This record gives sequence, C-alpha cells and structure tokens, in this order.
Amino acid sequence: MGKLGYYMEQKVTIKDVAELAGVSKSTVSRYLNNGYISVEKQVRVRKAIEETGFQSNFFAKRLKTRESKLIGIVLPRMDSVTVGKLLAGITRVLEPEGYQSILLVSQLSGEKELENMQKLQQQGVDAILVDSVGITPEHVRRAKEWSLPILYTGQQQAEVHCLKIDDAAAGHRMGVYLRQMGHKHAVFAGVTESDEAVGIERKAGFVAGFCEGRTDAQVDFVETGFDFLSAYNQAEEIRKLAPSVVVGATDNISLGILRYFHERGVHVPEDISVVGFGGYDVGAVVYPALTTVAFDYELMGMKAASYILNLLRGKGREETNLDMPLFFVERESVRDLNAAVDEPSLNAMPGMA
Amino acid sequence: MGKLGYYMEQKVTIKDVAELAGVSKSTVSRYLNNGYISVEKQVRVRKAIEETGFQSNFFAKRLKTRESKLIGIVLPRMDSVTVGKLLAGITRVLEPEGYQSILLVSQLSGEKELENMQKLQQQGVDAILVDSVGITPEHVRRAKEWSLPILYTGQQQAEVHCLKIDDAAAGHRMGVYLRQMGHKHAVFAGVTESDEAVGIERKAGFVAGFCEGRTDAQVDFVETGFDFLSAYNQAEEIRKLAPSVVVGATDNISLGILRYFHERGVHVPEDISVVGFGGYDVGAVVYPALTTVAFDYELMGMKAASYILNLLRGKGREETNLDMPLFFVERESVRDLNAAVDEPSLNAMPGMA
DNA sequence: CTGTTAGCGCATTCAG
DNA sequence: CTGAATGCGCTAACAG
Repeated sequence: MGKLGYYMEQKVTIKDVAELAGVSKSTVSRYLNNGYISVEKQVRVRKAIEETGFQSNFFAKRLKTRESKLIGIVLPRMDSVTVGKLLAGITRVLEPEGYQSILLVSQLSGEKELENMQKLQQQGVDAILVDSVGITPEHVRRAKEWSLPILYTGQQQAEVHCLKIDDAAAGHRMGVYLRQMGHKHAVFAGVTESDEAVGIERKAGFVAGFCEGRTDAQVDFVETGFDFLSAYNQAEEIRKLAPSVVVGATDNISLGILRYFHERGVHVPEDISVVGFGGYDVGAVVYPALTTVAFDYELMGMKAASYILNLLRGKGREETNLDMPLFFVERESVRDLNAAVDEPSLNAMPGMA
Repeated sequence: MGKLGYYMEQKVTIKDVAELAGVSKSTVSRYLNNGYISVEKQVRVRKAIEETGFQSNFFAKRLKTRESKLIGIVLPRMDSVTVGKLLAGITRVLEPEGYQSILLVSQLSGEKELENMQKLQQQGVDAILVDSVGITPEHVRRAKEWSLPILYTGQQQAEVHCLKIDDAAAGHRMGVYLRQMGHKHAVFAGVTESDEAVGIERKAGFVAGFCEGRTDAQVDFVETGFDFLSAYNQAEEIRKLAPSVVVGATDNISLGILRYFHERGVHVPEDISVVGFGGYDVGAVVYPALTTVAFDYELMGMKAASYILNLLRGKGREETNLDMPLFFVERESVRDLNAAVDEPSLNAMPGMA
C-alpha cells in the first residue's frame, strides 16, 4: 500500500469521448440521455465510452439538471432496531427509483434535528425525511418556506406532511385486551410526555381501552426512559403499586421490568402480567415471551418513501395510502384472570415462526 | 397543503449578493472561503447574504473544488444493532470534520456490494467505507484501480485497507476462560465458513484457547444462521451432543438456544452453560444474563472513520491506531465446574450498570 | 486587498 | 438527426 494520497482526478470527460468517437460533445450527451442518435454513431460512442472508461461527472450533471436524486434523512439515533427497519424500508423503495439517501443523526436533540435539515437543504437534496422527536413551530416554518418536500415520521402535526403509526389505536387495543382478560389494575410504565406519540397518545389510548364501560378500573403511571436499565430501576416502585399487569410503553421497558421481576422471584404471568409495544424480535426469546402490539417499521419506511416520491412528483397526501396496520401478538406474559386456573402454554418460539 | 410540486429553484446566487453588496463576485467568494477582505466590505457582504438568504450551490462548488465532503458507506444490512453502533461511531468523527455519509445497503449480497461501491464512486464521494461480507479479488481490484480511498471493515485482506476486531483473539479468550472454569466438552454453534471472520477465525481461536495444553478436551460443531430462530432450531441437535457448555458464535445465537433450553426445562448454568460473542445489551436482561466477549462497534466506527480521514490526507495505515479492544463480560450463564457447588450470584443487571 | 477573466463538465438551446 | 455555442454557480489565477 505504498500509495500516498488520493489526488487523482477523474480525467476522462465527455469531450474525450467525443473526440475519440469522432462526434461532438452534444452527441455524446444525447447518447447518455434522450438518445436522438443514429445507430451508427451510437455504436461509435458506446465503444469510445468503454475504451476510455468514461463516467459522467455527478456534480456537473447536477449543476445543470437541478436534481440530485438524493433524499436527505434525519434520524434521532442510529443504534435502534426500529430505525434500522425503517431505513431498510425506505431504501427498498427509493433505490429502484434511482434515489440514494444521505443520512444525518440528531442524537435525540431537536435543535440538532433542525440543523441537520438545514445542512441537507444546502446540500441540494431533492427532499427530506425526518424521523422526528418532536415537531416544533420552527419545523413547520421550514417545511413551508423551503421549496422542497419535507416529510415527518414518528410524530404528527396537522400543518406538515407526516406519517406515523396510530399510537392511540395501539394503546387502545392493548387496553381492551387486558380488560377482557379480567385485569382491573394496571401500571403504565411510560416515557416523557414531551414525546407526544409515545408519551401521551399511546398512554391515553391504553387508558381509554382499559377503562371503557366500567368504573372499577385503575391505572397508575410510572415514568421511565426508553432503555432497559432505566425501566429496571423503576421496577421496584411499580411493584409497590401491586397491579395485576404492567404495561411497558415499549418492549424494551417491559424487558427491563421482566428482568427485575425475575431477580425478585416474582413470576410472570402467574404473579403479575407484563406487556409491551413494538414487537421486537427479542420479545419472543425471553421467557415468558412478551405479549405486545407489533408495528411494522419496515412497512412504515416503505410508505414514507412512497409518500416522498409522490410529493416529488407533485402529488399530495391524498394519493398515498397512509394506513399503518397494527399486529396484536399474544404470547405468554399475560394471565387470564377469568380462568380459574392459569396454565400458560409454552409454544415453541411464539410469534417467531 | 395546497402546494403542488416542488419545482422552485434556488434563485439567489453569489452574483446577486455581489450586486447588492456593491462588490464583485470574487469578493463574495472570498468572504465565503479564505477571507482576504477588508472589514468594511465584510460587513456589507454579510448583510447582503442575510437579506437575500443566500446559500451557496453545493454542486457548483463541488464542480470546482473536486471535493464532495461525502463519504460513501456500504452496509450489508441495516436492521442490526452492530451496524447501528458502527454508524453512530462513524458519524461521530466524520461530522465534526464537515463530512457527511451517504448510505447504501447490499442485503448481504457480495454482488450488490460491488454495485453499490460503483455507484458511490460515480457519485463522486471522497472515499468509500465497506462493511463487507467477504472481500473478493474483484474488491481488491477496485480498491487498487479507483483513485479514491476504500476501507473495508468486518473482514480482513492483506492487499487492501481494512479494519476489524480480532476474532481469533476473542475466540481464544473465551476458550481459555471456559477451560479455566473446568469445562472439557463444548459445542460451538457457528455460522457459515464463507464468513471468514466469524465462521472461521472466531471458531479457530476458540478451539485453540479451549484445547491448549491438554488432550482431554472435545469441541463439536453445529452450524446455524445468525438469527434467533435458526439457532433455536438447531438447539435440539446441540443438546443431544450433551456438552457442558454451548458457545454461540454471536449473542443472538446464544439467545435462541437459551430460549430452547428454557422450554425444555434445561437449567442454565446448572445443567449446561451457554456463552456468546458480541456483548449486545439484551444479553444482560435475559436470565441467566449471558457471559460474552463484547466488542465496541461504536469505537470501531470511530476508528474506521479516522482511518479514512487519514487516507484522505495522504497518510497510510501506519498512522492510525487499529487496535480493537475486547471486553470479557462475565455474567451468569457459566457454571464453574471446579467448585463443588454452584451458586450463581444474581447481581442487579450484571453488565448493565 | 480587490475586480476581471477563465473555465470546472455537462445539457441544451439553436441553427443547420 | 447533429454540431456550435451558451451558461449553470462557483473558485482561482491573474493583474492591478
């Protein structure tokens, strides 16, 4: 590896090709784009391109066409399963359309998020997709001022383009289920209300579903972070409340709590039930396997990308199907209080097959 | 949202600013770059920029400077924790240097990997980082032909720039540990040998460490995929071999096996020990918490990025510190066969605090 | 310190 | 169908 430095330029331009093929630059350009060329010259140009190994200069091209074929993506963080799936989905639809994504990470900071959007916009991306931690008035202002499509995911706001799972419905679904299983007292282990989607909507949906049509239901709240450890640290407080079921706002929260219960000899679901939201794969390998409402983040990525593409083509929100399905995944972590005796079935890897 | 289509151009150019400020274009350009300007004009230009909301055109600038400040990153897949951490690390060092990353995913296909590298190169990125699934002769050829730095991670190959964890050392470390814990018969649940790093080196290292200096050691192999389920499906076969310890080539493999054992009433570590590699967070919340050799993927990302930066600046391999530390994380899943009675300690969230 | 002059590589008029 | 000419917006000599 004696090579030192990489200052070599791309040297072969459209001009070189033209000369070698004995045609004009414009003819080569036409060959590369539309194709108004005689078959004969077509052949010559093709040959010249092969011989020279010509590759058109990205920047010169973009400077002319005013189209970068680049989509900017702003993410709150990288090291999370959901973000990974989301990106996988986005890529899956963007790539066949000839778009590529350029990624910026905001480390859960709203300010950084704005900064990143600014950067992307300067870079000349064709559109921006933001998996936001919270849509502020400033976000709205930019979406309106800038002349490029901006789509937010993860949060909702009426004045901008956005796409998110129905957290209220997810919470509601879980609430109804637990009510039907005969539970009357739940602790909702939630996150900060500054996260409107998870901290407020999901919780409110749960409470509604759980309490619907009865007056003897009780829901207590305990706030925790998004990670295992902070949930684990709140578990004692939760236990003191002595509910029949603990509802973690995310699967990770539930996993931390499960671990704590295990250490204290509290049996799940015999002594207490635990559920989560998200449908992460690991929820299926822990024991008991976690009952949860699963979201399809990859599908969300695909929809987000389609939405962006539509926006780019001058179509509006109406023309994209924005429904995000939910999947209720019943596994082993909930006890049916209606039954006299509880015999949780140990299916082989429930929810994984 | 009545807006339809986004065809507006960026209209204010350096020329407009120059006219408004009553200076020449070059003066504005200087203001933007070096800064050989009188204070007086500096003020006028600044004002003009603010008033017009001028933003320099990325493509025009790059066309001149021949520098994109873009690093291409080719990933095998997105939905994995390790990739997330790697990216986090890369971003952390690239961003302060004014670089941004553009991401392409190969879906575990070597061919796609090559294709993606090609695309990035055409885009005019300044360098390419490939988290490769296998370095082929074609990879080597490109690294040499193209006049831009290419760095491979995850795999090793003498003729190209690369950076990876020391899989052999990791395996060895685990082997030694289990030997010292009195284990004589292990099953290594590994992956395909086409993955040289994990499938071959890690395994060989383990065998070496485990068998070192004795003749009464036995290691059997069982092949599995990288995911929970495929490991789970091989667990019965592993169990039939009746080892005292199962070594999963990755934590996920071990987690799948743990689940199976749980279902069958096989107690870990009392009846059998289980260990993994990777140090994923979830290893700490399952029970028993998984003993493992942890890798710092974020650090790896940071090192990779630094390496790339050095390459860009004409420095070679020598000038980057490539040592990747390993962390042995002793938790609860291994029984000490030297002790008469085994009393695994249940620390609070071992390895998480 | 500053304005003038040239292109960077390509796509696109406009006449042929 | 094709070539010559023009300029995208910016930076970098070059003379002042």
